[in-house]
Amino acid sequence: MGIKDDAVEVRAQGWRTLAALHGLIEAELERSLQGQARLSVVEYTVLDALSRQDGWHMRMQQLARATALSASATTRLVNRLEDRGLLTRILCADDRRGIYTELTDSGSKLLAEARPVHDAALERTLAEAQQVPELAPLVDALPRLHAGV
Amino acid sequence: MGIKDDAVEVRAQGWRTLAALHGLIEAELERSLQGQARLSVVEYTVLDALSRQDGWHMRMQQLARATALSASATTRLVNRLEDRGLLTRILCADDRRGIYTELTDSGSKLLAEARPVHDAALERTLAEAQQVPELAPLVDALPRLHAGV
DNA sequence: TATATTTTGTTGCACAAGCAAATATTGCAC
DNA sequence: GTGCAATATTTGCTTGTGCAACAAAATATA
Repeated sequence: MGIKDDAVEVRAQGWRTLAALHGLIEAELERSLQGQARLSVVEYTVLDALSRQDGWHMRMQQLARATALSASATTRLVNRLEDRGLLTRILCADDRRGIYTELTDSGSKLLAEARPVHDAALERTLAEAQQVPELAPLVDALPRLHAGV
Repeated sequence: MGIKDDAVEVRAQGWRTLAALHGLIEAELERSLQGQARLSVVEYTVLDALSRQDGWHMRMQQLARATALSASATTRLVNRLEDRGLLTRILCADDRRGIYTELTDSGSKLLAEARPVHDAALERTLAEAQQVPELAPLVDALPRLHAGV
């Protein structure tokens, strides 16, 4: 067992911690958002990403990257949200393959309701995770990543 | 916009970073493990968790927690691995509701083959993520969490 | 112009996930 | 001991996901 093997083990451990915290947060967000806004976490992510976009447009592929989802999953996700009237598809004028999505008023409104739920759940879960010894160091490190913002 | 609102935004940003890195790593692990060992990430997680367990047993619920999966998903996951002969169910003598799972020789062998694939994919993806400005700080923070181990 | 190649988004299909209900076992109250 | 709540695991059902195959539009090549 040398230095090299240690690095492998440290990475694996870091990844397990990351995955554990991610699972915990996602599960709690899912419960809260589903219960209080009828939104899944990815659905919230889409609305949030759209709202933080300058012109309020995004193309399907950008959305796929923002949600870490496959192209096909993104198509169906946008279908669901469109069926609920939360966003609309807009054909791209210059590139007719491209499809923009844009929040509707109804979508912005739902997002405005959901955001506090999301933020509260996040705060609550992080506080809870801080009580778990294996997770605490990562929880503490998170806010320092973007402290300047 | 006061200090409080900043904290909310910092948390949200931290969560987005965490989710993005998680998604990246999981996708790459999935590809590598699926391609070279016919294992999904959760399947690998189960085998790995069992191998790092003292007596090489775990109960279903422990497994569910280790994988961040529901009880039902865990049942079916264990079914799949049992059907492939990678682990066995063992009835718990003292608590007959409980069911232990234990790696078979075949399971340990596959894990031994898969582990280098997993570790290499993890190293590769972290190096890649370090090139992405938003992800780099988190990548750097990870090994420091368990530096002493 | 014609045509091959690449990019973008959608669909068919198979599979894994969660929720709720069912089943089995334990521990506790009386 | 009998009844009853709590715990552990499994099953039925519905839904969301990825992969591969596809269609349409843009771009490159000749």
